[in-house]
Formats: sequence, structure tokens, C-alpha cells
Amino acid sequence: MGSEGKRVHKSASVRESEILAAAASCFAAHGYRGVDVQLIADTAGVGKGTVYRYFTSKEALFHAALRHCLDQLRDHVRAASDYVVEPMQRFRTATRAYLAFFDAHPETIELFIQERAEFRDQETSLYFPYVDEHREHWLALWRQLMGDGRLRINDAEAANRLVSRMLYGFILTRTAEPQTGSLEDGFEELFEIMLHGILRGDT
Amino acid sequence: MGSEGKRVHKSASVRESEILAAAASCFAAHGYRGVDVQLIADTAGVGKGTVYRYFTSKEALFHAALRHCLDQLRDHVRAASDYVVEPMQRFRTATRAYLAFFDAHPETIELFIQERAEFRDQETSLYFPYVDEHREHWLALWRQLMGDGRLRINDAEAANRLVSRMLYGFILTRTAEPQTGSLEDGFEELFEIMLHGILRGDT
Amino acid sequence: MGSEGKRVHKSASVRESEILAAAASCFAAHGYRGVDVQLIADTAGVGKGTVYRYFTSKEALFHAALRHCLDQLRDHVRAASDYVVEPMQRFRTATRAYLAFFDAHPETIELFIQERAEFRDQETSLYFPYVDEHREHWLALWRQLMGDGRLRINDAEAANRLVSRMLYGFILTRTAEPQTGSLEDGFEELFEIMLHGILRGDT
Amino acid sequence: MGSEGKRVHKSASVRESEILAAAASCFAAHGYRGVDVQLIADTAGVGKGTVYRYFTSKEALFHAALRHCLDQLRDHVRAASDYVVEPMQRFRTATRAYLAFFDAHPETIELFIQERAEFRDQETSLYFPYVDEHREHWLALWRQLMGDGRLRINDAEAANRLVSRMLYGFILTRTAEPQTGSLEDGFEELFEIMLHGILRGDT
DNA sequence: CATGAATGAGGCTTCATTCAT
DNA sequence: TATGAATGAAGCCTCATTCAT
Repeated sequence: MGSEGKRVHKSASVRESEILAAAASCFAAHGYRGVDVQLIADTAGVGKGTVYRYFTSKEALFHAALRHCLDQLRDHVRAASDYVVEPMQRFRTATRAYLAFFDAHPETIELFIQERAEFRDQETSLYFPYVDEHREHWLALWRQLMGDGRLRINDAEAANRLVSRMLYGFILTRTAEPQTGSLEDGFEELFEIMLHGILRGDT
Repeated sequence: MGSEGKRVHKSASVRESEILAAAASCFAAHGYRGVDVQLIADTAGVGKGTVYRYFTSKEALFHAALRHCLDQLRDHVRAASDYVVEPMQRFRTATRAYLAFFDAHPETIELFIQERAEFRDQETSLYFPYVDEHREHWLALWRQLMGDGRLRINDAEAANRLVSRMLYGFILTRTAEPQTGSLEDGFEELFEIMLHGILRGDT
Repeated sequence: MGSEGKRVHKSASVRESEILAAAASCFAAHGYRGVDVQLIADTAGVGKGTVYRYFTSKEALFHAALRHCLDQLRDHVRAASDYVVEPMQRFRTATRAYLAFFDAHPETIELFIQERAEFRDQETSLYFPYVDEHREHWLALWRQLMGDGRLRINDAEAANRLVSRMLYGFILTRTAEPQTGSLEDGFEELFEIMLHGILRGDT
Repeated sequence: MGSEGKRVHKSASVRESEILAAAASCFAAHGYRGVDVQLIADTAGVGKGTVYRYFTSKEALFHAALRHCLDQLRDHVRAASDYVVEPMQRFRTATRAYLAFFDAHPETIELFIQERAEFRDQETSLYFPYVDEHREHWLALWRQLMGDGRLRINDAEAANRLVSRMLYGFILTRTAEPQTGSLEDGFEELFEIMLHGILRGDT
């Protein structure tokens, strides 16, 4: 009961989601500092006071919006890859899903950048805790991949970090060059290079 | 103003450099929006008015500071690699110099991020013109590398873009994980992977 | 803010009037440039932000204040003279009311001067549109006065302009000489001269 | 000797005049507050420091410029009218010369307005002392005019004041209406009305 | 609870004046 | 003496946050 009711007053969680969505969209479009909380309120169709009723501060709202995106990202990647058993296939599927997510939610990229720019200090950053949160999951995958000795690298941490950083750069520069197509379009090429490098294998 | 004597006259170029250096340092430390021009003035040891004597606006100052860093970066990489004749060696040297530069001037990374975050849309962005400016130089290198058919990729543009984006991600995440050492320390590992991929060659 | 309680909510129109009144008073007392918007806010008993909530800019506020005075002036003169039927009596009554208004609202004079001094060139000037707005009304009066051929002048435009300019000078110099009394006190003398000139009629 | 010499360094009095002229022109064009002292220096072709070498402050410079204009005005009117013996002719000639002066030096009008707007307090105003300075001269004329009993008014002070104020209004509104021609063009009409009033003499 | 009017600290920029050269 | 680089006080405006209704 509740969410389908005819009541004008939406349930708190619906309100919250709407504000969150508005915030993500505004922050992505204008940057953290460039956004007046009023704009978020207008976009969400609520009063400014209401925004502050649901979120302590502009900063808290930003973090919540980012967290929301990160959760969606995780869900998306997990939903696509968790059921894939074969490790390399799982890696491939997860990577592809990762890229596809940002094609579908480009605002997430902007939130990444904004967080990096505005809250660079470890203290306030959400990115690091987030990475930590899922580290074990992906390290397990890397250990599996290393299991049969096919990797050139034997340190799961290092492999994970290296690939993460490469992907991160790939994501962030998505809009860098106008002619660049969707991220997923670049996937095969990227994945091929990540697996085999730029040199021919027989070298 | 600092603790020095009242008013100091210096040559315009010296003053400009000092202000530029102060600006780069402040912007890197606190972010574009987080910096009060007064702080830059104090850091440079000049009055606030003096800052505006040399730069039209805070924004202009930021762009000038970034441009300064980009010029240094280019000079550094060129100085290290231009004289290297053998293409692969030149690629290697340039890449290493590129990473080393950011170890020596980590504030440059922050300025990159800040520009991306604050001036994402605008024509004012310096990064893309900068990249364009040097595109030909590096494309030539890629064509040389492709000359003997040792590359898995035959499109100089694509190779250049791919590697640039990977490196960009590598740079940006430098401070991502506390335990990470200098960028140059990670060079061998990164370069190895870029050349040969994460899979063993015999796969 | 003043000594009153923390935050007071008033109807928008009341607040606007209060700010307008404070602005007129401040601008008159210190001149457009000599006024810090903070002073207006303090005088109105509101925060500075509130001033900007009601008026886009200092300039807009000034123009609004002037417009307000002009409206009052028009209402005052019209209220006094519109019901007077006999043309010459109407002219007399209107002129007297005009002078009396400035005795009652001397700040209006200052706003006139300030506008002339600060916004001389611009389209933003309110004075000329204002004059135009009422031109027809007064031209009609002049035509009536000319109807019986008692005027030395036969051009309603010219007569209107000439008298306006004389009155304007009379108003503006009100405070010119300390010993000068109220404008209305000088009315009879002025009006007599305007009607009959400084020379005796038999000359 | 001196002023015709080939020395690059102009004599102090020449410098001063140039600065004064530049100041008058700038103040008239942009208003007292709208002028950066730098602009005056540039216009005069000297360094900013030099301006301050000749004049204590911006305010002092403005007053000096105004004083200069007032002196010229006085000289002009006196030169034209002092030799005229017949009182009414002298009044007529002086008035006409007064108007003609402002046609030739319209910037004087602006300086009048600026002073009125910025330095309205008796203390700093130049206008009142100036008027006082010449009061006696003109009062004498008025007494002469009254000598033969042809004036409707018998108070020289009052007559002087009244006419001054009318003329002042006439001057100040010169640019008020675009279609208005030169002040001197309006002279006959104005003078006729001042002498005989707007009503026909036989009324 | 929801609202949006009210607030004031904070930041960018200007410009009159000073002073080292 | 002449200069113009240097200065910093001052002022306009924004916007995150609070709170009366």
C-alpha cells in the first residue's frame, strides 16, 4: 500500500529519489559549485526547504547522489557478470557492462569528476571507500584468472589496480574527443589491447 | 602581503611567474572554486590588486597557470625524448618522462581535473587545443612504430588515443590509493602491460 | 538588520515598499554611488540578500525608487489639478502642487539629479519616458490656454517646454541658497513672473 | 623664455592646464565616479603619478576643473557684457553670452551636474561660493534695472535669484529633449518670456 | 510536513592613492 | 621630477542555510 495511493503527498522515499535524481542531473550538468540548491529544488519540483529536510547539506546531497550512481553501477555490473562462471568471460562481461553503464548514465562520469575536483581529500571522498568495498570481490576474480598461470602478472592487487586505472582514464576521457563514439563501441579494441598489448604476440 | 618590506618592484616577467606559481599551487591545493584570489596574492607575496594587474580575472589566471604547466610538460617530454631515434625507445622514454613530470609537478594533475570540472563545456578549455597542437608529433611516432608491422593495431589515431586515455587514467588516479608510490615507480609494470597485455604471450 | 526580532515575514508588497522607501532616502542623502547597498538594507531593516530578492541590482533598485517618486508626483499633481476646470486655474493649481510636492518629498529632487548624473546617456533614463508619458495631458492644457488668444506664444510644445525647464531649474536650485524658504513660498513670486514677466505690463 | 623653448619638459603651468583640460573632458564624458584617474592621465598624456603631483586628490582635481570652467564662464560673460552701458542691454547681452558659453562648452554643464550630484553638501560645493563671489556684480545690474521703476519686482536679490534659477534650469535641460537646438537658438523666446511673461501684455 | 522568504558570510573586482625607481 | 607598479579598502552580488508561516 502507499505508493499507488492517490495522495498528493508522495512517500518520503519517492520524494528522496526524485530529489536525488534531480541533484545528479543538475550536478552533472553544471558542476557541484555551479549548481544553486534552488535549481535542484525546482528540478525536483519541491521547495528548497524540502531538500534540506531530506539532506543535511548540499555536500551531503551530492554524496548521496554519487552514492546512488555508484550503487547503480555496481548493480549493473554485478547483474551482468555475476552469473558468468568462466573467469575470463566474467572479466570481459564485467568490463563491457562497466563501459555500457556510463554510456547509459553519462552523468555518473561528471559526478566522478566533480567529486575528484571538489572533495579530493581522502576524508570526504566516496570513491575510495567504494573501491575498498568491492575490492575483495574483484580480487577474487583476479586470483581466479591467475589460477591457471595465463597472466603475465602475479599480483592480484596490482592487476586490479592497473586495469582499474586504465578503465578510469578511458571513462573520463569519453567526451574528450568529439569524434569518439560510445564507450561500448570502443570496448573490443580496448579489451584486445588490455589482454594482448599493443605489440604483436610473436614479438 | 608577506613579512617583507613595504613595496617591492620586480620585473614584470618575474612577478608574473611568481603569481603563476602561487596560483598553480593554490588551485592545486584547494581547487579552483575553493581558492580566494586573496590567498594567491598572499602566497605570491603581493597585494590582491597586483594579481589583477597581471591577469584579467581569476579565470584568466587559472588558464594561464594551466597553460604554463602544459608548456612545461611538453618541454619536459620533448627534451627527454626528441633526441631518441629508435621509435620504440622514443615511445618508452616519452612515456616515462610523461609520468616523471607528474611526479615532479603533481599540481599539474590537479589543474587538469579542475579545468575538466569547472570549464567542461567551454571553448576556454585548454586541454583539447593542447592535445591537438601536438597530435601530429605523436602520430608521426605511431606511424613509425607501425612501419615494421610489429603493432597489433594499424590505426595511428586509434593507437594514440587509446594509449593517451590509459595514461590519462593512470595519472589521474595517482593519489587514488594511498599506498601507491610514484608514477615513475609504476612505469615498468604499466609499460609492460601496455606493450604485451595482461595475458602471457604464448596464449 | 535592526534591533527587531530575528526574522520577520511580511507581505511582498510591504517589503518592497519599505525597501523602496529606504532606497529613496539613502540615495537622496548620499548619492547613488555613495550608497552601499548594505546601508539600504540596514535602513529598511532587512538583510542585504533580501534587497536583492526584490530588486535585481543596485541600479534596478534606484530606477524603481525613482519611478516610485515619479508616480507619486504625477498622482499628487493630478489629484490636485484634474478637477479644476478653468484652464488658467488648472495651470496655477498644478504648478503649485508640483512645487509643494517637492517640499514634501525633497528626496525626489535628489533622485532627479542622481539619475541625470549617473545615467545621463542611457536608455535607462526614466525621466524622458516619464515626461513623454504625460506630454499629451499637459499639451492639452496649453492648447486650452491658447484657445482664447491670451498667450504671447502660440506653440503649445514650446510653451510647455519652456515652462517645464524653468520649473525644473527652480526645483533643482531649491537648496542652492540656504536662506531660501520652501518652494511653495516662492510660488506666488515665480508664477507672477512666469505670467507677466519681470517688466511692468505698461512697458 | 620658457614656453617656446624646445625642452621636452613642459612648464608646470602648461602641464597643469593640460591635466585640467583632460579632467574636464573626462568628467563630463563619464561622470565623476565613472572616471578612473588613469584615464585622465592617459588623456593628458602624463603618468598617473604626475596627476597627483599637480593635484592632491581626484576630488581636488575635479574642483579645479570646475573652477577653471567657472572662470572661463565668468570671463566670457564679462567680456561680452561689461562694456555694454545700458542696463537692459547689458542684461540681454550677458544672458545671451551665458547661454552661448554652454553651447561652446557643453562639458561645463556636465561638471555642474556632477558637482551637484556628488558634492551636494555646502561644505565641498564650489557653486555657492562662486555665486556669492559675483553676486554683488549682478545685484548692481538689477538695482540699475530697478532704478527707473520698470520692473515688476523691487527686490534685487529676489530678481537675481529668480532669473538665475530659471536660467539654470534652462541650461541643465539643454540635452533633455533631443530635438532641442542650441541654447542660443532658444534665447529670444526665453528672454521674451522672462521679460514679458507668457500672458499678453494687455491682459 | 512543506514552503520559500530572509539572511549574511564570502568572493570577485575596481580604483584612488602611494612610493620605489 | 616623472613614472607606473603596487596596494588594499570598499562595494556589488551570490547562494548555502535557516526558520516563520
